[in-house]
Amino acid sequence: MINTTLKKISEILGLSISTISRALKDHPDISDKTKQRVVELATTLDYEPNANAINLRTSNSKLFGLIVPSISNSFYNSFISSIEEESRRNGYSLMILQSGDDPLIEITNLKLCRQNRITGLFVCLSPETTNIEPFLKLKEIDVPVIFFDKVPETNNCNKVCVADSLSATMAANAICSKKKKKVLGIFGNTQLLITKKRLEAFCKTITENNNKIKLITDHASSTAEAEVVTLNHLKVKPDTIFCMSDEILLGVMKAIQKKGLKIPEDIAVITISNGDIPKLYFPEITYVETSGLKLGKLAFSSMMACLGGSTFIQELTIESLLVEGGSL
Amino acid sequence: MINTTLKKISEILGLSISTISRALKDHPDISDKTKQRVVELATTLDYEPNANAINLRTSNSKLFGLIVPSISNSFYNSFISSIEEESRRNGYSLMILQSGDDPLIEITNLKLCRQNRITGLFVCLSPETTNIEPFLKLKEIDVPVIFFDKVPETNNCNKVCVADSLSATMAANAICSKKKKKVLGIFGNTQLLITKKRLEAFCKTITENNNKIKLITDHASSTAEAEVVTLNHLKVKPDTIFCMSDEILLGVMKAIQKKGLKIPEDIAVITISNGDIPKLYFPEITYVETSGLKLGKLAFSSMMACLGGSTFIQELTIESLLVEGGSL
DNA sequence: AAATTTGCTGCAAACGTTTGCGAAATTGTT
DNA sequence: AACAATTTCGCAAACGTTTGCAGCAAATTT
Repeated sequence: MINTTLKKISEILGLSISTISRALKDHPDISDKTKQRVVELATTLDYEPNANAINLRTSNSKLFGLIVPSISNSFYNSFISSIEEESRRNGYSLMILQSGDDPLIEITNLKLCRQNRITGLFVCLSPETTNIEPFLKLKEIDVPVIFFDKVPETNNCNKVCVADSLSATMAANAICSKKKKKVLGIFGNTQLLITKKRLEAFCKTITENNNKIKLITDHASSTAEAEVVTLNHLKVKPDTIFCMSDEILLGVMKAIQKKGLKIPEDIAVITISNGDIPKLYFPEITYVETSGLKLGKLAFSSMMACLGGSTFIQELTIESLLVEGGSL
Repeated sequence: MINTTLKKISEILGLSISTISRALKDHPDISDKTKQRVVELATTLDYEPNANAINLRTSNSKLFGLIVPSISNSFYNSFISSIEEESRRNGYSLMILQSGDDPLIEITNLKLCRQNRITGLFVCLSPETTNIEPFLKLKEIDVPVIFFDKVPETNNCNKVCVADSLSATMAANAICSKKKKKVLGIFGNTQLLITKKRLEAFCKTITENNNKIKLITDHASSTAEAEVVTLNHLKVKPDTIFCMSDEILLGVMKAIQKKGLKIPEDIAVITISNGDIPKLYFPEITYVETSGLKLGKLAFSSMMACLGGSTFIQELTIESLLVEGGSL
């Protein structure tokens, strides 16, 4: 049994293909009687229009591409969720591709998007990607590209980001206002722009605001590493630990549990996060929120603006928000 | 600037469309010289074949659909990841749709899949879905459907599952072998087949194996609820808590942290999990692994078998595995 | 009764490919 | 030099839609 087509319906009903097509989309040219007959038969035959044929004919795929390093990540996850939802709401489909931090796969994924004639692309670059030319080429064929989170440094493209510097500053301020004396800040891969920004802003704010605070910073590229780093520094007794990301927080928390320290009595903790991980602990960890959901909404509206004809290139940022747990 | 097509290339080169088409796919009919000219121009023009046209012509979309209640879930996440990877490896694209536990959206998603003429479908039913007819209809048009995790109870369809009963039994056995006296088992939504199976197997094994164990069971449909349930039962001092899922574990752990109990001295914990969450704590939580990754591989190979012509309907199960943390 | 309007429907081209078949150009064989 | 074989290429149909245009019958107006 093969798929139902307009042709098949037209043959059964003795009408032309165009009449069927129009009837199914409630075109005023077609009489109600005919419409009813057509719709009835179409539903009993489980007719579903062939998206490929439509896209080919109308050259409007109503399809967005989304390229991301990994989908198993709480932040990207909520971002994707929100894009997915908005897309469906607006009659678009979404093709989600993960590049696993491999620039080659990233290019393959980009090709796939092009081949499917996507209407627009959301992309979060993998850390290793240096050449963004292939992405910018999409703009030449009028396909808007919205970079999110890990964005290129050049400014000839649309970007939506979390407020990296600001959120680090907010965390630093929160710490300062609590009269802490010795702060350990743990950051991720220093090659990444996001790390540079957060590191710089954090250190700057801490030292400016309160020169009595002793600041220690260290780096870890994975959860496991963050655990080790924390254990090492626990010997010099910091009273507060700042984590740059969820990944770091996970390592830190494991170390704290291992040492049997009580939060916040023995040590205070604050992090920058999407919000899922901090709520897993008791007391809940105080965090500066960088919401994937909000970022998704922002990215989507930015996309719609582009599709609506806006050629204004902008770099947007979602505001951060301090969410108080009991850890600081 | 519009997309490059075979026609455009053919006009520039003064060759026919068919020659271009053949040249690009290294057809033996075409001379090397011509091939070279064509390929060269194609790359400089950034030619990408129009997937819609190809699908329409060949009626082979090389596209899989994947419908899941939610993508922000550690288990589904790893499942999706693995399907995504396998698909890419095998030259397929993947359309990921989440239905948010809403049967209506689920049907919409199914429609979308049909409209895009997917080659095969992976689907995890939302808990509320009762009518699986629409899914089975796909088989009439030769589109294989692989149900995973939350599968229908009828047996006229392909299913891949984690070993629900077995994994609960394994957890129960692990508990029994540790000479525990009073076990609290917390389970999820009892409407779900998965809950019923795990509950039944767990209770059966515990009571059979060791009639000196006191068994308490309770239910919670969310993490927050699991926390409350745990807090209540902590008063009657169980020495072990069994969690049916990650969701439950999260609530339980929060409660344990709140009470300041030490694991495993004050209380032992064991869970059934994909493995991500149990590793977040110290000591790491002992769990019976139900791997989304493995399930993905299994589902994919099952799909490939169907596409290869196998009409043998099977219900497959991945074996479970006890992963020892320090919590039991 | 002729002319005009209105309501309904069909024709045919186009979207970008693939592919069976036939034809022309080139090469090789006697 | 005549013919066969081979290499290289083009024609045209088909996949399932959409849509501008034209056609035709019935209803309405002169």
